[in-house]
Amino acid sequence: MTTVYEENATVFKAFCDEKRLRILELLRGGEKCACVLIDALDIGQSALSYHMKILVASGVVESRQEGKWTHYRISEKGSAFAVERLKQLSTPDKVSEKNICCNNR
Amino acid sequence: MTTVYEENATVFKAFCDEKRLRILELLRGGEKCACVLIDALDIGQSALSYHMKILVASGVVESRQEGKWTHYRISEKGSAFAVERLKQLSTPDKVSEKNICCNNR
DNA sequence: GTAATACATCAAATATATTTGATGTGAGGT
DNA sequence: ACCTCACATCAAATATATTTGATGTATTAC
Repeated sequence: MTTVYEENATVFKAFCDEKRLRILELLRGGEKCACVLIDALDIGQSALSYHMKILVASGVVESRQEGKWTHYRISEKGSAFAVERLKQLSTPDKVSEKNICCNNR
Repeated sequence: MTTVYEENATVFKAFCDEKRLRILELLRGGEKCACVLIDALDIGQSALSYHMKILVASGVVESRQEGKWTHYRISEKGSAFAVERLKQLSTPDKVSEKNICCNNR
């Protein structure tokens, strides 16, 4: 069973690693196939595959198979979801807000 | 020298770990001091301190000293920055968009 | 002053993430 | 069928993140 914490962590793992941020930057400029990313990033084929799996799992990137090539692109739906989720996670909940500190114990 | 990739990764590290997501959830409900977080999370004092350092470094959390207590709360400014940055990082750049693939080589 | 509390920091132990090289799989070309 | 190419997956090696326990520092209470 996966917790909501794990699910959210899965989404944001896309953005907490340098290599993946570089990949995202390339994908912002349009769909790319794996071999182009490998060339652009000076990274091993196996390592790229590993990072792409994490990016796809986050929902922020989607892949498309075309013959023997795999094309990756940013998912507008997945990105929008990530942004909304980030807002939720970082917005103080005014309703339930209650400041507790050692003094109150 | 820190790269822009490292800087961005620093921001989103706040959201890619289960423990930190739990801490953020608690802080959404209002400012908390460290000892309250330790109790609520069943985590060691040293481990909490480690995670709080990462959260503060991300800018999403800010701390306030009050006597011997340290209070942590969500930074609205920092959160807004993270949201904006996430939008940037995941928005396709229509202008420079150019789909390159193996076929085009 | 001494002692206790709250937290930060360090070093070592442990856990997790990432890279590397080898091998597997599926698509296409001959 | 056989071969090659593009990528996924596995296991081992390596690097990084996290936890633990010990110690340091600043604050408060006595």
